[in-house]
Parts: sequence; C-alpha cells; structure tokens
Amino acid sequence: MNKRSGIESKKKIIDAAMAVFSTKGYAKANIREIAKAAGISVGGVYLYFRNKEELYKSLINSKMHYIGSRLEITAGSAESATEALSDFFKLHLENALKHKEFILLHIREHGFAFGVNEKRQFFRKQRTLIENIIQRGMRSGEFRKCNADHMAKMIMGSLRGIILSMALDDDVHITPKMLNEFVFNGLLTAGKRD
Amino acid sequence: MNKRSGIESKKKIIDAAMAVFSTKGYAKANIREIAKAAGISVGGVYLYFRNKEELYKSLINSKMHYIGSRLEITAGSAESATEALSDFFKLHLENALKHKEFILLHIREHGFAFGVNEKRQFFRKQRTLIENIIQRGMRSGEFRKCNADHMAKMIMGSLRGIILSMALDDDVHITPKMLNEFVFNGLLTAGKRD
DNA sequence: GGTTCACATGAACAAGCGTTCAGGTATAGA
DNA sequence: TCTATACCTGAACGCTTGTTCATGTGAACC
Repeated sequence: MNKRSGIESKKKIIDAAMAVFSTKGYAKANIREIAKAAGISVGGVYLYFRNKEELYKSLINSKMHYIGSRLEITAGSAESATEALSDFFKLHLENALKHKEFILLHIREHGFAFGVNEKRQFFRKQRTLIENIIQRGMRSGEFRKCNADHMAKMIMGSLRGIILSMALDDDVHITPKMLNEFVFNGLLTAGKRD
Repeated sequence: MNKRSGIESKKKIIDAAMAVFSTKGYAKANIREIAKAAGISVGGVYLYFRNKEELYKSLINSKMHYIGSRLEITAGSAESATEALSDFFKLHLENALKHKEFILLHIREHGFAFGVNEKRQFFRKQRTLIENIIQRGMRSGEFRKCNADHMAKMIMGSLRGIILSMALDDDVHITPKMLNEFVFNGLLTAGKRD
C-alpha cells in the first residue's frame, strides 16, 4: 500500500492524467495507465473522481481558467497599442511553452462533447482583445488603416498556428521578438508597401 | 442485400470513413458506424480493408499524396517572389477549403503512430518552399532583410493556424487577398517601421 | 436449370475498457 | 490495545469494440 494525503494523491492523479491524455488523446487513454503513472491503484482514482469524463473535465476546466485569468490580468496596462499587442504575444507564447502538454490535448480534443463551446468562447475573447488593440492602434495612427475584424482573425489564427507548430515540432521556436517583427513590419521593403 | 460493384463499395467506405474518423477521431470511430454510413455490413468493410488501421492509413496516404502533388505542380512558375508567395497562399487556402474534413482529422491524429513522420516531412517541405521564396525576394529587393529560416517558420505556422481556425470555426473565413495584405504589409503605418 | 464467381451479411468470439465493491492497511487519538 | 477514520487495493462484472467466418444472394455464362 502507498499511503499519502488525499490532496497529494489527487494532485498526482491530475498530473498523470494530463500526461496520458495529452499523449494518447481522451479515447485511447485508459484509467489503468493513468493510475499506474500516478502510483495508485485503479480503484484509487475513483476515490477522487467520479469517472473518466469528470477527471478529464476537471483537468480542462481548471487549466483553462488558470490560463485565461493570467492572460486577463496583464492586458490593460500598456501605454500604446504596439506595446499592448507586444505584451499580448509575449504572454501567449510564454503560456504556450509552459503548458505545452495542455495545448496538445486542447487541439486534439476540440471535438469532444464537453468544452467545445468553452474553447470557442476562449478564442473569441482573445480575438476581441486583439481587435480592440488594433482599433486603438488605428486611432492613434500607430497602425495603418485596415479591417480590424479580419486582421484580428488572422493574427489570432497565426498565433494559434505558431504555438501549435512549436508544440508539435521541436525545431520550431519562435520568440516574442521574432513575432513582433513579423506582425508589425510584414515582409515587403518599405518602398513597396501599399 | 445490397449488391454493387466492388469499386463503388470501396469508394463508399472511404467516404464514410473520412466522415466518421474526422468527426470522432481514430480511437472513437468504430467500424459498425462506418459500415452503416457506407450502407454496407460490418463484414463488408473487411472485404476491402484488412483492418481498421489499414483503412485509416489508406485514407491518409492517398489524400496526402493528392494534396502534396497538387501543391507542387503550381509552385515554380511565378515571375516574382511576391507572386510566388501569393500563389502559395492561394493554393493552400483553396486546398484547405476543399479538404476541411481531412484537415481536422490531420490535426487531431498528429500523435497517431502512423504518419507522424510523413506529416512532419510534409510541413518541413512546405517550409522550405517558403524559405526559398523569401530568399529570392530578399535578393531581388522585394522583401526586406530578415532571417529567412525564422520567417519561414512563422509564415508556415501562421498559415497552419489560419487554416485550422477556418476549419474549426465557421465564422472565420480568410481570403488569399486578406492574407497577402497581412503578410506583406504588416500592421504598422509606413513611417513607423524599422 | 445448373454452376461459378464476386459481393454481402451479421451472429459470435476474444480482448480491452470503465467502473464497482468487498475488503485491507496505516495513522491518530482514547 | 482498541477504535475510528482516511486512504488504498485489485479481482470481477458488464459493455463496447475489432475481427472472423459460415452462410447467403444475385448476375453472368454454359
């Protein structure tokens, strides 16, 4: 037997579940493996979570709240639109590195019955943040005139894809600085722009 | 009974499998459902495919070859780097719209034992194409000086993410024109660029 | 009508899974 | 030492799934 405090055990299960779910996906992950990775028996898992689905949900929920709140806190305090967007990128990239496993799980299970709407809402919210920054930048003359809605969709999409690439492919590593340069300046030489 | 030609049946199974795999993922998809969607019996599926894995592999393989070859054909013939990159985006976005289901499946099963390397190679190849275009553009003075490797990684990542966003979220629709404007011009007003 | 062949069926089997539960064990206080 | 409490165990059950196979059916030719 392996006696620990309940809190400790629950934590071990959550960590193990995150690892197994994110490498195997929800359907292929099985409780026996999660239990083994957590150093507890099969029955032990059920002391802390009613069933597999609840274990999964509790994982997603807590992590998404955590990430979401961290992203909000640092949002409003920038002096210019350029700085605000820069901060936004920095935060997202840092988060992505720290929660790589979760990102993978997230992408993979987008079709899972639970959380689809929560996820969509999360991304919509992020997109709105970007859109506001863009509008602010256009008003202040920092950013050129463009369709803020379209631009926000593209920037959010780009950010998602870059984060995904980093999570999937170890030889891709994008820093906030690189991303700034790309998004702010574009590819063309100054003379050739519209 | 439901008598058809073998070719017709096989095609029906492939279509059904694509639909089911891409909405449910590999593990959750089951043969009974695929068979039903194809209008054939469970045993019937096994007349045409040795097992579930082979059915999946044959799907992925044929589709990836098809898409890959289509992307290559139209690559080399552009007159400028700007035009080349523009064509590249157009092709990818068109493809993505046409093979939405496949894209979803693709993302979802990135960790599946089969095809991981094929997929990685596919994306590396696309990235190399972009990198070549960027270098060409820098030599000709169309594009500003930058790190072509980093830039290619970001652009490929962005493209992936934008395609993903379109596949996941129906209210996101990015046209080649919009993407061009974003990638070529960036966000800043002309005077503020580096 | 008889024969052959390609195509189709779905009950049956075995393996794996989520979940339960009757019981076991360490610790702390009486 | 006894009891209560919190934590843990893994065999067993029932269900779902991939796969097989003995059998059935229609069409084409003799």
